Amino acid sequence: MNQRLPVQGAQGDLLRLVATGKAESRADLARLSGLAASSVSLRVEELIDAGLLAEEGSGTSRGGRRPRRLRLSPDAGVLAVADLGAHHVRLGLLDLSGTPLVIEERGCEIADGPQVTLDRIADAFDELLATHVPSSVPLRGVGTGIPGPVDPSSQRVVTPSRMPGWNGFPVADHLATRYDLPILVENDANLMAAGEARWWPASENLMVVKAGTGIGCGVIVNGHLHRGRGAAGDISHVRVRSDSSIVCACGHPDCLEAYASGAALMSALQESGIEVSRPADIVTLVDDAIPEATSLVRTAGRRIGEVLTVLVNFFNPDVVAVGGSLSAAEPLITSIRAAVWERCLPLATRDLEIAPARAGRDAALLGAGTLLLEAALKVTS
Amino acid sequence: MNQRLPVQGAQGDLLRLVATGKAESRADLARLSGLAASSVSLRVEELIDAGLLAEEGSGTSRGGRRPRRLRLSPDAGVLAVADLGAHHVRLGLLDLSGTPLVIEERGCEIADGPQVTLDRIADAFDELLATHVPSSVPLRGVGTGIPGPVDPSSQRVVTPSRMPGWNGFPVADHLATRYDLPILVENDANLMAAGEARWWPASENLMVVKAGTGIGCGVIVNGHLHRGRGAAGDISHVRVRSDSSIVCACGHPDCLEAYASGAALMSALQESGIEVSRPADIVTLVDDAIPEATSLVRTAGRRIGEVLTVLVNFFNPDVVAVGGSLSAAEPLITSIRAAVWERCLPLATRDLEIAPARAGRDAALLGAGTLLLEAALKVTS
DNA sequence: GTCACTTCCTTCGATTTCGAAGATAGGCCG
DNA sequence: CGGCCTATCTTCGAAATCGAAGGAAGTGAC
Repeated sequence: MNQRLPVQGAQGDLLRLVATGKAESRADLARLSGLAASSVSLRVEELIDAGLLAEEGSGTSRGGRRPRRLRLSPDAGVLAVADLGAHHVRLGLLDLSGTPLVIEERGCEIADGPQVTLDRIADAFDELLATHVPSSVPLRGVGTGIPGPVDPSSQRVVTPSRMPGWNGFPVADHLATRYDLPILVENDANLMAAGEARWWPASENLMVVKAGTGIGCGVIVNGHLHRGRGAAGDISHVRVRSDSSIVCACGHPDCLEAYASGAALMSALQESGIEVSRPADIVTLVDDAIPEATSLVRTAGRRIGEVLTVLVNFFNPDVVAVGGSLSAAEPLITSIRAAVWERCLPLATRDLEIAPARAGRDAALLGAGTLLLEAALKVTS
Repeated sequence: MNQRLPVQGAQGDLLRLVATGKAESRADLARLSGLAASSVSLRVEELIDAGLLAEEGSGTSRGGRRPRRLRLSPDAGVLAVADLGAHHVRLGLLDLSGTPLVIEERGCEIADGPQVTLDRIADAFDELLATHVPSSVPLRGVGTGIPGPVDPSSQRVVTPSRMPGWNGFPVADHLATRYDLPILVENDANLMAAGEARWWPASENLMVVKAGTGIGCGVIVNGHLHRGRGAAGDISHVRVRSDSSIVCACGHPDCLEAYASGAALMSALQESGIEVSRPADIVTLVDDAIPEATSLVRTAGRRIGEVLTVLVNFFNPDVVAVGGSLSAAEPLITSIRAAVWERCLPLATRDLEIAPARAGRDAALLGAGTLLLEAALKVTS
């Protein structure tokens, strides 16, 4: 159906282990793949001959002969990835090991509808490819993040809010008409979680909270993105305890999003006569020690923390990583921590780490790379 | 370390597929295991020679030759399993495919401490083995459910409530001094979830709520029990929205358990002057249409449902199964459903099933069987 | 420096696994 | 009832995989 990397069976596993940085040498591969060392050597030989892997110097000794370090060949291919926001899109090219070659941000109104938006992204990809990648290096996959729910089976957008014209649109099919390659379409918070997971190699169970204009969350279970039936990870429409009562856009009263999202904080600040245009502005206000902003952020953190309390008890993750533009405001994570430590079972918080996201603002793009590689290397048989 | 079934590598996978009822013929095994049909035939031959598998008649045709049905040999072995409650223990013997040979319930005070209790269970096992199993059929594993948290790495009981003397007790190690076999020690709600999972073969993601004296919950992700760091599945100490304020035994105010558990309902009824001694009595009262009981159960269901709302949005399971002695009260599940349908995202409830547990009162014992088999067949290499 | 030891990687014969082809056994239909 | 179809299971040579042995390239102790 799609042009795939010319690998078969075990070769794909090996390539993935190298690409994701889990293995750096033949010995690593043997340990992690479960194959015999001799088989690994053979497969690696083939992959090098095929131009997908390359040997590059030697690693550090672990007490014996130094390993010969393996890398994905820079000529093996590139991935084109995008992360769509409400008013802009971040997009770029990665090599097959997920290292960014070029990343840029462009203005782009999601309200223009899927056709226009996706074509604009594809045009940008073509432009970047022409400029930054020799024509001998092939494009191996295309992926994009969407600020709304994506049905994992059909890769369509389903019942998004704030995305007029997108409901039910077959994003993957549309991209497939332009690229005969593996295509990935996924919710942006899920991509972010997948990207973040690479920075916590010792943790199998992760929650990644994205605190930006909205509130998103992605879940990694046993090292893999948990999709459920397509909606997994939603925390924005959880009911919070509150004295007042705000009706959320979803029609229900007192959703977390209506109290603690960047959008909610911005409108609260504007009511106090403080001018803000983006969630990042709130961070600036907090850094400048504007009391209204700090207090608002602290309350938002406590509310998010209270919701996380339930989920930490239930899911019992190793790590809760907090990202998104608001996460740069220090009081946010502090009050999230306080709420969780206070209320959760000691057993659940015993070794729990609540920390700022490590992957930075390109987390979603990196995550798209990881998942795309997985898709491109899936056993074709 | 332990006496294991005399199988190696792929043989174990095949045996497990037959034992769990996923495969009934060589052809099934080939499809599910990914091995070539010829390899499957060879391995099956070996397993039959070893006395672990047996051929038994033929199955129904799918349009061609009828498959020769495979079963675990009744002589292959038995598993001894127990489920410990506060004042009693259910225990029994299963064959390797998880079919009960004998199950009984005995009085047993958990407050007598681990040594006494576990020895009493082991004595009961020996008795049942002598009575119901020919001595030529070997015992292959021993497992028990505990009404409290169990650390999965050490299989110790950790910070249990209502289990004086058990904190930190190495249950598995203690049993291992008496049985040189695979030992399983697991939280009772988790066992129940594992047992229930076999009744929902089409569902990969399951939540199983146990509504009895306490409120427990087990989670199945991708067909496997999710343990997290050992505490996963706890929902009893989630804070509920409430006008009044009750302090729970855990020290926090307004835990779900303090409002909606069988224990809480019983004390509420007793305050109204209605005599109850076990959660099952509440079900009787509801069946007799006693208004106080019905109303209490309905409120409890709504509270549980409100908590599930958060978890359904987040985890997005295929099925929420409700078990435990209280689940026989019809209004409970109805009001859980109502709360979840009302508040959850349409996307999350689209194909969600909220249903009474299917596995019956022996769910935990059956779950122990499933997990024990897994442990006994784990690759030894 | 040298000797013992560790790790990494390859070589090569033994073993396992595969997969195409065939044998077996039943259903379906005129 | 007799083809024709389908699915199950087995046979057997080809191919992939393994694992023991050994060479290569280090580290660390004396």
